[in-house]
Amino acid sequence: MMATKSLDARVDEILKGLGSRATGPRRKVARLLASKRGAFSAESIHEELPGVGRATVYRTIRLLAEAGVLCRALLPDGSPRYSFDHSWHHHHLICSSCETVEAFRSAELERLLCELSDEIPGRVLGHQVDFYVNCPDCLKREGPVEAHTIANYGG
Amino acid sequence: MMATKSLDARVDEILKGLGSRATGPRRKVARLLASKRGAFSAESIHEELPGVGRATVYRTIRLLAEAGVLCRALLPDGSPRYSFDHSWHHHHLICSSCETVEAFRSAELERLLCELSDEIPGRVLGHQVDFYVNCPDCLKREGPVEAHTIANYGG
DNA sequence: GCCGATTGTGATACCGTGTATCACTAGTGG
DNA sequence: CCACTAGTGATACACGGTATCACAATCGGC
Repeated sequence: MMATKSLDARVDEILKGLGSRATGPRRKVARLLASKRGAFSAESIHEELPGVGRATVYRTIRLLAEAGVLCRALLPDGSPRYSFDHSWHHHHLICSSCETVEAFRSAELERLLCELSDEIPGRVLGHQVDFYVNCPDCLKREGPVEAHTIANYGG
Repeated sequence: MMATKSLDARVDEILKGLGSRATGPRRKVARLLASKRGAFSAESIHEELPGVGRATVYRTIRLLAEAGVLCRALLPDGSPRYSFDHSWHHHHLICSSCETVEAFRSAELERLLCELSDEIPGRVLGHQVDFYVNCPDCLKREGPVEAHTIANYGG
């Protein structure tokens, strides 16, 4: 009766690996996170877990994000969305219109970023690359839309 | 007596170009922004302009950012810093330790991002690329430092 | 130059995201 | 099973930013 290790057991491992205790609230948060497909706000997680305090939800999200279990994408207005990092290192396609967040991977991009890191003075800790888009669904629904958000998007 | 066009005149042009009025408060904000070298918070601008209301400072910053006159960099914790976009399109080197923001340009990176944009489904509006670093000064001052911020930096 | 339509301003109140505090609770190692 | 420590949840607070709204400044037409 353990062909696939239960999610709770995996979460316990992750938490132990962080030197943190595996507690009920943390398991609840992690379980909910892992069950979700897209990216979501900390607040929405809190709303779905009435038994868990707001502070604990935020603390747990931070813990998991620092551990790399969650990743964070920023909407054009800067508000963060979290998603379970099922896959490995990736960047994001963020729809300015419907705010959905998709994963995006490019080996070539990673290679170049890595090369550039060598040219940058100081020590590079990491990078953040996000594409702001109109997703195909929104284009279909609304036709080409103007971007009316912070524009230092650049080109 | 107009060998170099005054900053106010240039700002007026920019504002007109946006279909906005050139007003005293906006000129004050723009003038202060243009005089600064690094990146700064909206709040700090407000503090330096006691005569101008907080809402007006934020509105003006938004206006100029949307116009591409200002650009926005995000510290590892997500808090925004604004800088006057003297140069052309660039990305940022953000020191996790002292929070200074430096411009960074790479033609090769732009080329690749542009290529990738063609492969991305939907319409790409723009991108955000930031490198999180320990700047040379901080490395000298403190020695290699651990990053203890949100870690979806990736690699 | 003045005048009215319109845009912008500033005070205030509010929202969203997140952290500090602190009395209390629940894991954990012996 | 106990004691020690880490975690929890309520509350209060901080910060960045927006909505509202009465009032002021701007600007185009005359």
